Amino acid sequence: MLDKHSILLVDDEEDILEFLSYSLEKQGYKIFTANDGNKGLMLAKKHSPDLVILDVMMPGMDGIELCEKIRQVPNLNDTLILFLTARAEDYSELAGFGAGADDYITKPVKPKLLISRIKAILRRKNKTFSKHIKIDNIEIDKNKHTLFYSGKEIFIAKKEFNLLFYLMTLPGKVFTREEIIAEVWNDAVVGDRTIDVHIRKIREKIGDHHIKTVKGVGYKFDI
Amino acid sequence: MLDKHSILLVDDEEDILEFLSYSLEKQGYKIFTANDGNKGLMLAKKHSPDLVILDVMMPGMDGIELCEKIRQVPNLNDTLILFLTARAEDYSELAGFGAGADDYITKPVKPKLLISRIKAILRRKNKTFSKHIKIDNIEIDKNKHTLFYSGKEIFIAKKEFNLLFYLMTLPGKVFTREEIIAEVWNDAVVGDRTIDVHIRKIREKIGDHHIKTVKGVGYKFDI
DNA sequence: TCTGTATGTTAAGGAATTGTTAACTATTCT
DNA sequence: AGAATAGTTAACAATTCCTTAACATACAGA
Repeated sequence: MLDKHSILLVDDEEDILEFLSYSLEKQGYKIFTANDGNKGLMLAKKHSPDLVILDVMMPGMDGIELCEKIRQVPNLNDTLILFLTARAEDYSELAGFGAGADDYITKPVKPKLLISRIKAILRRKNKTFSKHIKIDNIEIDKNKHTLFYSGKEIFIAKKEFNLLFYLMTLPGKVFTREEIIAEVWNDAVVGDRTIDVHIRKIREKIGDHHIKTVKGVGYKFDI
Repeated sequence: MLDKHSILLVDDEEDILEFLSYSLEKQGYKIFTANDGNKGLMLAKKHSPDLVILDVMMPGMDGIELCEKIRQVPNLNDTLILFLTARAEDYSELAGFGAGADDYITKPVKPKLLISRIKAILRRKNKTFSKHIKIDNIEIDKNKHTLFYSGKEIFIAKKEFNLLFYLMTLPGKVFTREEIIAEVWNDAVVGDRTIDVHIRKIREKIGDHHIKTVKGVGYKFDI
């Protein structure tokens, strides 16, 4: 492992904090702990950890609230959030993902499973790119689902957003129609003109300077 | 698809091997199969497949052990490994990723899901390959589909691009018309002058210093 | 030098790909 | 449920690119 990943644990139960710290430190992670939401937010801002593990249920600011707050800090855009929930709480599962969680795990926590999840999630992060991309006068944010063009927010529908975001993850690279269908349409079977129409709508919004067609190959976002 | 990906299947159940081979061959993959870990390792060393699909549970050397062995072969560094597990077993999930697996999928295998996973995983791999060649003042990039000549970007159409890229993969080597037709035209039947015309267009773009005709033999990109 | 073969050049027609629009369908929101 | 919004498709237009034919040129060997 090249760089030591840092993890912030937020839970009101001291013994869980201790138990998890111990397990995770043994794996080589740098650990910060907080026993309430406010301290958690403070530490998150201070250290920008790679991952925050949150208890959903806490007195005061609960995990979901904290998750939302963390998501609003620009500097913590890339921070991953993993929830700890008591078993079978549909509510927290829903609310957690709505608030921007990346994964969740149920209590009681099995250290082995937790560690494998953490590894998986951090691996995913390294593969995936930042959720906030700014190129020239175009700014796109996956968490907030927003698009700014020359500083002005432009409304953009989901499919268009995903397509544009995908192209922007590797500016300059030509994405084939096949790749686009796989990523944006989840390999669904869609007609030949569907991508073109979405491309056209994106061009309507950000002009056609950046979105280039490579005939017979695909599309790319060019700087 | 220019290059056919190869996949090695290792499973002790013959009917699973057959079923998977059939599904995957239909997708255009080159398939090797082995019904135990030792044969699997041998075949992996011999063919350096792009992807190995492994059953976790096998008599003798199990999937995890095989995975670890494969990871130790220097030549198989780039090989991707995908596990088949009976259920979402915590153990296999954990051990598999620990051993260096890139993904896993649970049995019974749904071919559609398997294929989309395979595509995803191979796509990821391709990203890391550098498809960029720079010789003298000529720079060509397959991912970006760009050609730079003396630092200036030159527009180039698909066929010309593929032809030039092909010649540049082995500077100095003379490619016969036959080889060129096979690679760039996918063995299509085209008239005698078609290649010449494309060569001419390439020469228009990058000058005729590098692109040399070897009469009676073929063309080469010379340094 | 002549002759035959291989390659170079040009422009035009047609094939293939993409752009555009509007109607239709699906989804989401209230 | 009904309205509003988003996504997809089909039909056609526009564009680009590939191929070809016809002819020119180069070159090797008789």
